[in-house]
Amino acid sequence: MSRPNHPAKSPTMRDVARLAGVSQPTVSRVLNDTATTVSISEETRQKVLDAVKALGYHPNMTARSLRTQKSQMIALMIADISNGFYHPMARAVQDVARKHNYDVIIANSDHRYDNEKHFLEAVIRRPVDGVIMVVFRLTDEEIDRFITIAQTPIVVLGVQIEHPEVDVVWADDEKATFEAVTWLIEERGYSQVGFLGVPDDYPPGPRRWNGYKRAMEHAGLPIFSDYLYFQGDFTLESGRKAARELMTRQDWPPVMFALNDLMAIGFILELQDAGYNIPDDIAVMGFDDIPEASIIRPHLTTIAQTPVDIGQKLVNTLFDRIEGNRNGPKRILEAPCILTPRQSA
Amino acid sequence: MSRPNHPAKSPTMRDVARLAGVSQPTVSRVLNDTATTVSISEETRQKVLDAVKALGYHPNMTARSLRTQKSQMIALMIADISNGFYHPMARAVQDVARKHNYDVIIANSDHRYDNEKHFLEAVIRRPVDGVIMVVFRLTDEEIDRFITIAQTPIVVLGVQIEHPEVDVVWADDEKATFEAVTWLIEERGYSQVGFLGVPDDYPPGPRRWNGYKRAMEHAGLPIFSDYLYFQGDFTLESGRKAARELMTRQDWPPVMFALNDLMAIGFILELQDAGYNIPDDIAVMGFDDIPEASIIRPHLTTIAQTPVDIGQKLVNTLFDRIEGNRNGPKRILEAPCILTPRQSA
DNA sequence: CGAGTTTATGAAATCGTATGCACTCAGTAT
DNA sequence: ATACTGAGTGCATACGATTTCATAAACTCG
Repeated sequence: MSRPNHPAKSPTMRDVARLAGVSQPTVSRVLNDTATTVSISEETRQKVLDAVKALGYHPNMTARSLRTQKSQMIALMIADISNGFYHPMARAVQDVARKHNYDVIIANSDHRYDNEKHFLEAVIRRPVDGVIMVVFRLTDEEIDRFITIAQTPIVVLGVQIEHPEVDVVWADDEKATFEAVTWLIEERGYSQVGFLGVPDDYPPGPRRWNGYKRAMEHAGLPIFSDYLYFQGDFTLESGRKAARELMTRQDWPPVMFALNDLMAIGFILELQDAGYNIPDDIAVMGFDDIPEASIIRPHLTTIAQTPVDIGQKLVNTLFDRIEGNRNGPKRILEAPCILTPRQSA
Repeated sequence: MSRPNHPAKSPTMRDVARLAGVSQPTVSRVLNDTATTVSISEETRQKVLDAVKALGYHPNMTARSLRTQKSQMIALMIADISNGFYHPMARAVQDVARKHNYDVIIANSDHRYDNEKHFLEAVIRRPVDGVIMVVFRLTDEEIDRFITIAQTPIVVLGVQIEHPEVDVVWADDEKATFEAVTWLIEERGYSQVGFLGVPDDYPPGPRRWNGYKRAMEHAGLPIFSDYLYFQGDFTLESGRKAARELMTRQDWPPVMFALNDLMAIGFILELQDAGYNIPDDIAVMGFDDIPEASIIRPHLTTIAQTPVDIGQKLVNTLFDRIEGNRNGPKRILEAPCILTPRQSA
């Protein structure tokens, strides 16, 4: 086992060089296979490799980063680590990053402005080679300030960011909402549709609300917003709260469209706890298709997003920039939304 | 908006120094409030701070890390980012780390040996100031090798690690399993209990199996292992597979104890899909109390762990070492397991 | 066989910060 | 007046790598 009395700091290139009887830059060249017009004799190469093995040498990334101005790290900010939507996405990002030999710093914003801000500052202090963010609150101006300081490629999930140097992945959730609500009315035959949304200053709020409104108008249905409209904050608990509010009301819409699955699930659970039946007393539709949507009974009718695909689009777009394969203008990638009928509506 | 033609690399201390008309070390001293017997005149201090603000200077963590041999980062490896058990834990770790001004690198092992190994190697290349791991496969020997190389404090979740320099947080899951199975028999009146486990080379496998076996012996029940024993790999899908296997059998135990919630949930879903009733046709109990346990119908009877508490114990123990508050011997912290009766058993 | 070319390597500078040491300049003691 | 403190700064160096430039040795060729 280990010998605590033997400090044994990590061997450096100098140590390797000494043991191999060569100079320190030579070690660097051997280890980096420096493509650019160098050449090393097979003999020295072997001596160096042997010394590396003998000492158990590992390169020090910090020193390398300082010299090369590359950190071999990317930073990922997601909105909510508890939201199942982000897990496959984060994993996809990590998998690709690992293939490129990059590490990933993950941060969590909880949809909060100060956390998003703090993330940018952290990333400025600790330069990373690229940034992926799920943005809810930051403005173009703040991102612009960041870009001029950090000089780092950024890719975001969130179409509201229009900065000309930020690549964007997005899903046409307004259209998807329009189609889903229309489908609820025309195919499922619901005569009215409630909407469980989030405040307007969260970008998906107005987008999905517009899709909903257009669908209602398209169907010739009136929008009695106080009767049909509920508001949450993306969390399961806020879905429960909306249900409690509903239960104080006389008139219920026959179906409720929730802006995301987590709120839809909270909404259903609270009503079930109170003895109501879904979808008979009120039907519910969600958005995202997180794993829990297939766990709850009745299984949740929802709009599936493709988080693995989204994650891959994000990270591949980022590495295109990092590795200089692309320098062109802003890139916009669209991910699909897939209507996924189950039993809850 | 930004001017792409103006490269504008980040200002350094030298730039600040030039603008303030002082030397670079002076800037360093002002910014670091070097506690150790220095003193700076109020006048210079102001000049420096003004220059910092004027230039928008941010310290370069890479350079600082190289100089101080501290990275201000810790690494966290969890076993499965999709497993809700780890989310509050990871968040607790992040929250505390942020308070200490540390960033967190998160990695995901998927319970796989090669991923755990890769994690250690990554951490050796990129020295971090501390490591938190949920260990399933690594041995004491490998961890020892790592410690001698990396010289970094480590805290693990997983009591099988006995290395004298590794702090451990654990839950007495063997005892909890014993008590839970005994409770199923004595309080709930089940005449037999099935066990849905994982292979023996995952440490919780034998521990919880032992708890189960002791409870059965204690109750005077025989263990027909082929009739009662099923095996999965922690995932929901493997729980479904176990259910499919069960359905090929003639005799069913009246209740199944699953080694974790995810498998319990998969098990229930598959049986429900086939038209069976839980808990009437077969009752199910899980372990962990992940959020989904309260989403599935019937709500899952389980053994709650305390992930926030566990996360805090892990990270606080780690920072005790990092900040030198503790140099003592191996520390072992126990987290509670709480029997949580619901409707599934 | 000497000049030019290639091959293999080392010396030195550099990345941005922290820190031990030496120095200056008041102020005080002798 | 001389020496002695101590506060306030600057100089020089180190952290561990990469990279540019220079050079010694070996080789090519007319």
